[in-house]
Amino acid sequence: MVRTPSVDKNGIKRGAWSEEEDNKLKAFVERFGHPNWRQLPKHAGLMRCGKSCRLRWMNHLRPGLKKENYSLEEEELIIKLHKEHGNRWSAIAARLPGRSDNDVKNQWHAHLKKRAKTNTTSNSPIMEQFSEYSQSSYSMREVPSASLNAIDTSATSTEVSSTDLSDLYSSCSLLNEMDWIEEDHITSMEQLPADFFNFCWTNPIDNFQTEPFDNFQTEPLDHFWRQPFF
DNA sequence: AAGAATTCCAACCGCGATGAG
DNA sequence: GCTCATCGCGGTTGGAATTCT
Repeated sequence: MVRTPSVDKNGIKRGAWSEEEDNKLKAFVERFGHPNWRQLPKHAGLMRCGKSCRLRWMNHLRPGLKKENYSLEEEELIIKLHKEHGNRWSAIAARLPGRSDNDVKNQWHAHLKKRAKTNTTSNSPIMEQFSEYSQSSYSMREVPSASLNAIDTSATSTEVSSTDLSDLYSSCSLLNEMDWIEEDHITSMEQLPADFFNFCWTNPIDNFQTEPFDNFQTEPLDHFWRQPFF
């Protein structure tokens, strides 16, 4: 999933970054900062253009970046912010601690665009209820993706397959208390008890990392950056 | 099993904004 | 005000991994 490394006619390396290059860049930026990306690769001993170094740092190496999959809260937030800001990915990413603009953009194109479109076509009251919950500060992490697929399915139609509903209920620890429900008789999301949704949302949100990314100190080294590279 | 199609992440490209001289 | 260098953003592409036929 990465571009094949190559060297162009000017001796500038392109394509995927090696671990050694990552280590060089990371060590250098952590020590000296990055007041001049264009000069940085020369000083750091990297055969890359400054732009490439900046991108690598911003999207993969800087402290605080999250590597794990997006949570539902994050996905819902992206959808919400995209409605407000459009394709202003840097503005959206600024509201998502630990995520880069490129990452958010990829997530949007890969997963969220379709879902957002589907959601906007929904007139289902139960989806409105979900939308309302999504604005709140509660977590839906307890609801696995299979369940959410069921909800997605219901966005354009209130009909839900029995398989989806089965997933929905079997995934929920509340199931044992819901044995009075005859699954076979449920054909619509509308028939799901409010208690079920309440349960899904009553788990407090996980703590996002809120520290600034650049929480490390770097000394001003203007004189260093003005030095010509030999 | 194998080739085709699709997915999706990392990286590149081009352009506008900004600031220094 | 003009030019040039640099940065940062958003759109696009390359290609390995995965899924489908």
